[in-house]
Amino acid sequence: MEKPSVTVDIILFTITEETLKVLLVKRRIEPFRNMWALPGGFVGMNETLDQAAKRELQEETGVKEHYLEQLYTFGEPERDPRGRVITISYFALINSKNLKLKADTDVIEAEWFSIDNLPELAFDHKEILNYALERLRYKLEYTTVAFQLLPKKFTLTELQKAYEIIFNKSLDKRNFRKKILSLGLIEETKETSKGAHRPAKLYSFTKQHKQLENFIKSYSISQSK
Amino acid sequence: MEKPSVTVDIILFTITEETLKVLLVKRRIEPFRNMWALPGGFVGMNETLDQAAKRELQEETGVKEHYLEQLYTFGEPERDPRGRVITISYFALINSKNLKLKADTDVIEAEWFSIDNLPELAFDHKEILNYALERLRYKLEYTTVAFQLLPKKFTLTELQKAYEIIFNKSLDKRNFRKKILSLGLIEETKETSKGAHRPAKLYSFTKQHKQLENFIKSYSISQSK
DNA sequence: CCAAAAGTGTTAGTGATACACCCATGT
DNA sequence: ACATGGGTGTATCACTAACACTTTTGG
Repeated sequence: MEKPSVTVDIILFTITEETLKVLLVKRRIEPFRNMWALPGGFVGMNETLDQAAKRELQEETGVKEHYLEQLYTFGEPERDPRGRVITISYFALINSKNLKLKADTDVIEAEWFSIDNLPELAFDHKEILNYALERLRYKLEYTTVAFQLLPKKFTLTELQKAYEIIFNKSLDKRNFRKKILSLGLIEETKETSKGAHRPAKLYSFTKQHKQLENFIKSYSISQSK
Repeated sequence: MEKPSVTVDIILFTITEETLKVLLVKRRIEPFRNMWALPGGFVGMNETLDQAAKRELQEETGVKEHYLEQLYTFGEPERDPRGRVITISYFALINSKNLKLKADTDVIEAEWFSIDNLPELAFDHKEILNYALERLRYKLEYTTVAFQLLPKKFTLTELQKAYEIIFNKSLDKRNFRKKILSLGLIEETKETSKGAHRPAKLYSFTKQHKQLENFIKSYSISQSK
């Protein structure tokens, strides 16, 4: 019996230069040669879908640590001109301090694009990206994923900026701090930031946060008995 | 190149006899012969994933109208002993008035099971079902999916019961009514229920509700340009 | 000393919760 | 007339949103 091909595509977000960015790679083969596309590739016969996504991501960025979560599966019969290809999309976040792009990627041309200055994308990748964006904004409201975009120690202003960049609107400083601190997810460190002006306290995640994060992840794929 | 097989599995919920039920079918072939499993089957080469789910569901229940939404894609290499099978799971709701089970299903033995009295399930279907249940409860909190389990016209008590059954806890009648009515999603009809006691007003969804529902659905697969 | 970012409290409004009795109908 | 489910209002509490000035540092 004829079978469809199965791939994973990854939408990897980060924040740099006060902008939300997504990683794209340039296609070197037809179809859509020389166009930009989401990183991804075929699922191996002996790896899980999560593993496939992780592997592809590492091949592109050389980075191992990141938040990764399955997003949605796209399977329109005509989405790839070469034939039936079903793709499981994954949503990933990384903090800009972690990323040393192109470590392993001499072969592949990969680049960060600001999400409000995107090139034309191959296949239905524009649609997939839009969906990922909605999901990112949506998840921000009820989870702590934004923390994934920050380094281990960060200032409250940095955290607030991350929210503002993703929601694309400004937030009230006092209310933001009140709320974040009341959640008990982060705690002061003894360190402070250095810079031109008044130093800011650095915060880090509490153990509670780690627990919550794991809870949210495990929530995605429930344990059975 | 070797390819995995791709299937869809459907978790169809309904409420009857004041219980949340799920539709299962009995397997007639190995592996797991004579065990109960989620309805589903292979994705055709020329249908979308949604179409495949709809088709399978109709083959099992003979019913066309139902809420259907993609849930999660499971792809552990060992989940099917016959070889690599990736399954895209779908989450479906139907109201018990609509269902005339086994219309088309003389060949397949299909049955409703109360979710707190389930048989052992084939493959990883227990895990998939658990995930669907979590999602159902979760979605109930911020969407109007519960309405899909009710007939077009319904009493507030029926609606409340649906919530109580799914959450498995009792709710305050006055608060429930206040909240539901304040949402403006339902409106009174001129009809009332008949029965042994005081007749209850029947309600139906407003246009607003339809809009919200469509919004939520389209939210799942965003439009691109 | 000044520019720039850090830090901090109060008030008003809105939504959530807890709670108990009367009403309309069929038998 | 009574049993059964239908229907209603108020008070408290918690959370959200709006809003402006002082503090600390480097240059």
